[in-house]
Amino acid sequence: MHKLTSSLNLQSANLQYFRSKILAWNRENNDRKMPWKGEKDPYKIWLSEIILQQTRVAQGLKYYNDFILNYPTISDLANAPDDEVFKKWEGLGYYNRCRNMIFTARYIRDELNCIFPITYDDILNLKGVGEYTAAAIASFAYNLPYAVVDGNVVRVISRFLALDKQLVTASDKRLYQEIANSFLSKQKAGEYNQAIMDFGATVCMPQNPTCGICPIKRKCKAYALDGIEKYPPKKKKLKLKKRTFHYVILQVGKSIYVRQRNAKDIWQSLYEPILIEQSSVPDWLKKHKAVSKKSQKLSHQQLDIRFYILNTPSEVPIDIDSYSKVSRKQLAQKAYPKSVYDFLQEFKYLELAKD
DNA sequence: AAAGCGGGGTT
DNA sequence: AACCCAGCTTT
Repeated sequence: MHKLTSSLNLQSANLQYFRSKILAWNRENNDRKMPWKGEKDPYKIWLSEIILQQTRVAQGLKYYNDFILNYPTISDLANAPDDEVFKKWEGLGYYNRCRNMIFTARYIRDELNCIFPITYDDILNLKGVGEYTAAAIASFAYNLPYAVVDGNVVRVISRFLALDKQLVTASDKRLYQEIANSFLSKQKAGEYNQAIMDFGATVCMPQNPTCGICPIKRKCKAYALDGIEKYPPKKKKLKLKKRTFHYVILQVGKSIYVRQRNAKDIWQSLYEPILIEQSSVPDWLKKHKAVSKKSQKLSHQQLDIRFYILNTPSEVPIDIDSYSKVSRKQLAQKAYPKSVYDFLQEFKYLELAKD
């Protein structure tokens, strides 16, 4: 190939070594089992990949099983009400994924007659599907020769080549994609992509990789340099924005007031009680004691959350037109941020009142 | 190019 | 407390 290949010393002998060792490891030593493995239905592959974006397999597993059970085909998912789908996604995080998933299911139902796209470019055009996910679906479902570049692949390549780069800029992305393409087995694209990700997850792990049993350590440059832990370089940690939420549970009879979050902010599409966001306690709330306090750390924000229970609307001197009174039965069917869900659960708001 | 977007497991 | 996970979209 060209400059890139030679500067990184990617001779075909090394490419072949890497490729064949990874495939052999996969056949002989990879006992990782996941329900979507070997799956050929592009709908199920797509669903698993959306759920697994920035999410550990162990965490996504039960969500995948639940979605497949309730929505066995893409039309089942497309026909489901938004709130019902979000309730199943609740707790998984990055809720834009869920919104895009619903949009794409309906797009495929309405525009593609429920037929999942079959080319890489058409798959890539789906909302919520980027290069990684498109390559995963194209290779797993159709064995098309597109190399996946996810966190596992970046780590394995960075170490094998002692490549001192994170995946930050578009240039980094092109570099890793090109290297991954050259390593890819074009004939066994699906098998190879699955293999390298399993390898990264179970052998070449982020911390304490098991180099002793690694099938490619003989040519691994980071291993030779005794610098496995230096590759890939650490991401710079962003400092957390601090926010304080005062949630007022305004009870009227068996109902409380909630609304759906629609602003361009965290937790879009999820429901919440009456929110006052300010660092200090509002004067009118000072005579009430917070019945619960929670601290929640997001990837980019540190939330200090306090809950108050009030019983009459006149005690709440703010505009609550955007909220509606919702019964216990209806509350149980909506999706909430983790901290709000935990509160509602602890204080029995999600149980049906039996009287 | 950089920022925004969750929640959890592991060490 | 640090690190990072089968990343994508918007600004």
